[in-house]
Amino acid sequence: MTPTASPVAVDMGLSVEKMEKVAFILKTTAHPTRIAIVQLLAATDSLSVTDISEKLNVEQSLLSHHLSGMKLKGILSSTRDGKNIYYALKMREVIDVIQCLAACTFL
Amino acid sequence: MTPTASPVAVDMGLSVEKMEKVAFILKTTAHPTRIAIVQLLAATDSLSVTDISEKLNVEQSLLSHHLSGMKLKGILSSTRDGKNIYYALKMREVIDVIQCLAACTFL
DNA sequence: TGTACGTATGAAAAGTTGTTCATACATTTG
DNA sequence: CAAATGTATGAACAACTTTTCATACGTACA
Repeated sequence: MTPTASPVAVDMGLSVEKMEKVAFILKTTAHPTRIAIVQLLAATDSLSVTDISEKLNVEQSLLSHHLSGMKLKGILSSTRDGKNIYYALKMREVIDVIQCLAACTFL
Repeated sequence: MTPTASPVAVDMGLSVEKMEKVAFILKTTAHPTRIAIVQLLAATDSLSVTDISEKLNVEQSLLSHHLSGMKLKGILSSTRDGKNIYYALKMREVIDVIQCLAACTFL
């Protein structure tokens, strides 16, 4: 009864497609720096790259890579104001996701 | 004001350590097959590897790797009964995390 | 216009994860 | 005990992700 090829197939509430999307968001968030970014922006509305870089003590270029990835995936948004670019949390649901786990006593 | 070396450091509610743990759990879950496993076990209490393999149409060895990883990280538990090994969801919080995102209208 | 500042980008290196395959181990049953 | 069944394991490889570094781009202001 060895299952052959073909990807995951289930008949549950969550479709394969939706599972892939959920996985995508989880993956996009699953990194300490990115979690810190979400936490920061959850509290502050919007911050420039320099602001974030200083608060999190993460090097500019690396941070920029994280930020643009998160933006690309719809988690953050950004707007330029002069020399600065301000990032904000767009998909606020990820706050809940993180809170949800952060609340676990065993962590 | 280029920040030098040293990892993320913040002074927010969530400690660096906790962020790492949250990231760890998110990463452990962030995969379509593993999300499917959680969904399945959320509904069924406990299932054998063969059960899961059939339902999800994932090959035995690959599934076993996923399952033992998830067990190692505390998300699942397992007990043997004869030839079979039954896996169950131990960290039930991950259900909420997934539900939380799955509920997003835009996904 | 040139210089400085803030941010992005791209390529290479490093690190991690997912997949496959072959094989081993445990338990049951003949 | 041998064979069959269910599951795990390890090594090799492929596919990603993260980090670094050098450099480019955009905006402001002298």
